[in-house]
Amino acid sequence: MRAAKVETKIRREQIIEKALGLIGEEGIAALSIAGIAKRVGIVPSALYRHFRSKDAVLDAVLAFIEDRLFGNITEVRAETSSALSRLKSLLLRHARMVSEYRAIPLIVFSDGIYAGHPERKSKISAFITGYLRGIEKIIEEGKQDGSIRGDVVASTASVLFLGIILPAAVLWNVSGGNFDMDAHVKNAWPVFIRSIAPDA
Amino acid sequence: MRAAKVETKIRREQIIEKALGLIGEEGIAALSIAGIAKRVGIVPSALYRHFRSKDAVLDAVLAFIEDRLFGNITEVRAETSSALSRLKSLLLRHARMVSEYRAIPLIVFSDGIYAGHPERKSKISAFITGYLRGIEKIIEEGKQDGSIRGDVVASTASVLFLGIILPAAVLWNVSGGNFDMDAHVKNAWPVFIRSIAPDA
DNA sequence: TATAATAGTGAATAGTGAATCACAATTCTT
DNA sequence: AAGAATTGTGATTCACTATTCACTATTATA
Repeated sequence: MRAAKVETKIRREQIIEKALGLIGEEGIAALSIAGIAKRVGIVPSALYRHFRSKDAVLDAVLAFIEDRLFGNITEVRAETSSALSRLKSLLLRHARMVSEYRAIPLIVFSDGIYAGHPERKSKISAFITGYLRGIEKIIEEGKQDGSIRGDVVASTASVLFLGIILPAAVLWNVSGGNFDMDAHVKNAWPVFIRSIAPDA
Repeated sequence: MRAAKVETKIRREQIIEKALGLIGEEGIAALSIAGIAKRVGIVPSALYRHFRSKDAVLDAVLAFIEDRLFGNITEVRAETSSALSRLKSLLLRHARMVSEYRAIPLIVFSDGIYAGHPERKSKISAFITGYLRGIEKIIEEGKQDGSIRGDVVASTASVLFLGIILPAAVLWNVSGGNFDMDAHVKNAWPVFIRSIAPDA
């Protein structure tokens, strides 16, 4: 049966979405044009009506992730004003994002994706460090208003902040979704707080 | 020129070593029989004298990583007796291991490796949780002797412990080795300590 | 409604990588 | 030193993947 004719704009979104799903379920190695096309419900060659190449699909996927990542920071800043509540909200969003898009940590880790693509590698590098800077900025603001200890090194603390979610993502990943990420985040948060909060 | 004849036992070690190097430098996607063989200095087909299949190579690589991981815990327990110094030593070893074998986080993260291999996936899952239990045990001992606060949840703290090294590994990875892992560990350690140490 | 533009299809092509095999060189055993 | 065992080699097969292309169906437009 012939697939319905759908405009490129929508097909592109579907392709990105399905590519993320495929990576999340079967790993980056399993990301093939045929695999994506099948999930979208079109024939492999039809995919080329919407993307010039597989690399173009990957670039679009990266852009999608970038948007999500920075979107979180923007939204969190708009949402609340205190440093600690911003960090907590960011943590929860990040946790939700990782469980929704299991593909994200896989992609970020996967050297395979940027082997032979230096631009892509530096792009990923740039948006991870950009994300970290966003966190650092929140931490600095907390130091200013006294909700975070003055001797906390923002760059170290931001990496540790990432450290709350990353190993949880690995466990969640490896256990096939059995690890309770929300519970971990809830338990880990006060522990993290203790390491950066002023003495009581 | 024909490669020298080397006994299987040694070739197997070389193959595992070179496979790790190849993954570390070019990603799991770049792991090919031809690629490994080239690094070892033999012809692709010769590799089959030493491993039945590519999957067999991967299993051996996993076993190698497992050994290293648990070896660290054993050695650390033998080395010192206090919980905190054991944890610190473990952290340093872990950091060294990750920078020596950049492949390790890539492999652990890569779903591609165990897609369609449930045994392999559960094996990885088992040795990560086993490693975490080793850390938890050290933490529990610290709680007993009072060097770690009684209200620290060992399972949460052990995941956070991993969180010191994991994001650092990502950054190191993505930056192409530019991130100073040792410095991060040195800075992060006292912050982590503060979150689990008794009140002064 | 005729025509142009858009999106989908199946077949064909070229490249790549894992695995096999018959054969050659080297090393071990006796 | 003869024969067996081990390891290395090159050619080849097989499956799979990205990509192209001529053609067809559908939708928009004039």
